[in-house]
Amino acid sequence: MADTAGPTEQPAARRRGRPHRREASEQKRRAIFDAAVKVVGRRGYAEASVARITTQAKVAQGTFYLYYKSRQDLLDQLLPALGEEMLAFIRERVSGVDGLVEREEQRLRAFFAYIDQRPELYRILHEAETFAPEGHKRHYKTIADDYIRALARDFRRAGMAARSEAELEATAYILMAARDYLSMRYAHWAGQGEQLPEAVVQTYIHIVRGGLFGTAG
Amino acid sequence: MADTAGPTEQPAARRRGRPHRREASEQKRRAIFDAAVKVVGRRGYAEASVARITTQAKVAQGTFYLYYKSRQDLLDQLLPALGEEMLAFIRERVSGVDGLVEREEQRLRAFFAYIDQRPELYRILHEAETFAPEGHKRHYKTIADDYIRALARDFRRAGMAARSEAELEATAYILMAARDYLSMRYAHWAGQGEQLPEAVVQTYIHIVRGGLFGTAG
Amino acid sequence: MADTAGPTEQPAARRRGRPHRREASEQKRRAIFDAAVKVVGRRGYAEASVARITTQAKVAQGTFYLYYKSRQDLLDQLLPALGEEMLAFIRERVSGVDGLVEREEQRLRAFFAYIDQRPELYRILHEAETFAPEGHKRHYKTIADDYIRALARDFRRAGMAARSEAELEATAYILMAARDYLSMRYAHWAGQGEQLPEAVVQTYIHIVRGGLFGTAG
Amino acid sequence: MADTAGPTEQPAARRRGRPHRREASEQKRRAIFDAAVKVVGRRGYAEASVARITTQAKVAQGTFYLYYKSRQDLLDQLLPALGEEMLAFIRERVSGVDGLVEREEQRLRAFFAYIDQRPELYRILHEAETFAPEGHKRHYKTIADDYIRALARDFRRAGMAARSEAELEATAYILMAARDYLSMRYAHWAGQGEQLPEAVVQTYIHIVRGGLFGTAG
DNA sequence: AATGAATGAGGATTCATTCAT
DNA sequence: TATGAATGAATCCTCATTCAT
Repeated sequence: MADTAGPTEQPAARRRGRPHRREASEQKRRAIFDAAVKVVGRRGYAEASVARITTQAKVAQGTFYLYYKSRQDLLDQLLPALGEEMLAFIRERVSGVDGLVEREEQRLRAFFAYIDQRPELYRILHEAETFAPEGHKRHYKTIADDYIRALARDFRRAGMAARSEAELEATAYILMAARDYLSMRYAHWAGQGEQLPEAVVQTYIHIVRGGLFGTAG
Repeated sequence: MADTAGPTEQPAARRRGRPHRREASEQKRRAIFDAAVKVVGRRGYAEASVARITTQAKVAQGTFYLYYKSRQDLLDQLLPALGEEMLAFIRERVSGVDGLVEREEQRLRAFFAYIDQRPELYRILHEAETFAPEGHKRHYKTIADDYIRALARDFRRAGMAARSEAELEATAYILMAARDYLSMRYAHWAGQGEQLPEAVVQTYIHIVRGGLFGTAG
Repeated sequence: MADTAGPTEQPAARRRGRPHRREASEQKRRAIFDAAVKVVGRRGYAEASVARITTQAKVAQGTFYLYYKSRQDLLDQLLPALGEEMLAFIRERVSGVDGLVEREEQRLRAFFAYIDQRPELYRILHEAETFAPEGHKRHYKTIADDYIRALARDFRRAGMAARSEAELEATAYILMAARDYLSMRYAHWAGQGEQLPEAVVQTYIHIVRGGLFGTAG
Repeated sequence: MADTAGPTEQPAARRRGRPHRREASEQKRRAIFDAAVKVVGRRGYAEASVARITTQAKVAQGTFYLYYKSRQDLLDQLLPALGEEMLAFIRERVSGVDGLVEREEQRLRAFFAYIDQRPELYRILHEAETFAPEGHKRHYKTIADDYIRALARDFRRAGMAARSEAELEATAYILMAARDYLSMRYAHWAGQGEQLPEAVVQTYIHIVRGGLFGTAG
């Protein structure tokens, strides 16, 4: 999924034969980007030196600067790109699911599924606050805005009392927080490939249902 | 408060006159530690070089290694120490409060109050995951354990059905998550001295009450 | 003046329409050369990278090496070309002036006039000693030779005792020196557009005519 | 001479045995400085990399930054130090010489003598305009001021008409120029150890005394 | 115990030049 | 002829750590 939607994607045309100049260039940019994702995912931003990234990408150090203005420039693009990929992934998995709580449950499961296949995201997401603060803030504001709109619509559809913008925002941050910390505890610490315990999902749903929509079951 | 409880504390005895050898040594260790808190709080772990810390502490660079095995060694002690301080602060504020929800509300308020007076904590807390991962994990496990015990007791006292260990743990992480993200949004981003909006507290309570203990209202 | 005499000059023929192969090529060479003059004049030799020169000239980096063997190759041509332009400019202004001292005065004024309209020359002239030493030496030897011939002729015409070659040469260097340092002090340091103070010209003439302690004048 | 007066000087005390910390430190600073003089003198500022300077000084690269804030910082100190050394040298040689013209002659000879024993000065003096422009300007302003005072006094003593400040300044720059260009032609180009031709000195004196076309002499 | 000088590896970035297109 | 992507060496500077004093 990510491989066809993300920045790793191969251009549909010319997948065989010598690529044109333009395409070859784009491939190299992507090679560097992907190398950075790998390096940051494995070692963290702090150890993602240009030397390491270019070695991983199998290009010369100087080549890096043909595609990115500076190390920071590339680092700043990591979260936006992966974040967008993740959002698209979740959106797709949630679309078509009916019911407020069910949708929220699906969001959590999709988040874990995404992290499972793109384990690099965890580090990028968490370290971005330190190493790419602007992008980090923007990322969360974007997701929060999405969430606020979705929640408002969900409440309306369910015929429930409207919440103020402030309440919706706080709710959005709490939900983002919950899935983030749960991913820390049950994905990151647990190690890759580890299953998300069903009891955790149930607890999450329980709180969402009881807290958000009143009648806990 | 923190100043009397934290590692900055002066020993009651011998506050005047030439301190004993042992005390003088302890003072120096603390001077370095406090300097590190200041530097990391202001500039982040990444820029907390030994040179900067020792300059701030007004000791020679070499002195650092008489008290800490390495830079990492000191960095690893930052979160445990501040975390303990914070926990003690919150515990004190919550003790004596009656009612489940009221205690939880008080926990949130105390957390914000602590961050407001010790703004360094935010950075240390967040960056520790990157720069002192062991300490970070231990920190959260400790708090989670505290939380699990407190929740179990609270549920028992309220005569509610017992939750499994797994459920309690997930709940604990969600609550820690919530206050963390709320502090990011409403303290860190808002700027120091900014008030925590009342609507945010109400939203938090609402979720806690409705979700955690069943009868939202 | 310089624009019609210098290397920037457009060929009289074919100023319109598609230029011949040969001319187009020559134009490109000149574009690169002029770009180099601009870049070196503004930023100095040290910052005159091939990238900057070609950007300024609006050609690709690789194109540079079709016209110049190396960066140094072009740099070496800067002073000879500008120097020739300058000499022609001064020669024209001095021609027709009668009188030894008057001619020398005119030379100084012409030098300042030239620098005023081609401010790049100052930098190129001064930095060439470091960055294009061969060209620099040749430049001064050429001017000195010119000077020696002119002085010999002037002395002869004035019916004065002949000077030895060695004396004439030393004299030439002193005169070149004087106008160079005066341009440093009263043009370069003073800023562009600044007038050459009349007292300076008078001092120069005074010395030329009667020496430091002479009473000529 | 320079070796006992310049920054290369050994402290009088403790020339034997293990030096004190303070002295050892000062020695190292000097070693780096002297290495820089050598490197810049031989290869020019542009090639005076920190690596080359520290290699020459036989210290590690990092050591450089214990003594100088940056490469530029050291480079900026080169001319002031050598310039001061040179001035002292000339002053000493001229002191005690009677007669206006005789003093001026002595100044020229001393300049050549200094350059002969400190050939590095030539490059440092000339390239400083490009690589340490502030120091270069200051250097010439200082010398010019010295010169202006000396000339005013000389004129006064000789009972000659006073010159305006502007005239004195222009004169000073012309004299500095003359000796500079003569050193270029008859020391730098000629190669080290080459004798200053007597005819050149005579020409200089001739011009000083009676101007170009005067009959003084 | 305390100092601070010394080290050298490792960091990001720029550059002249080459060469396949 | 013209392009511009690619290279990798060289640049300055910072740093954690060691160790003689």
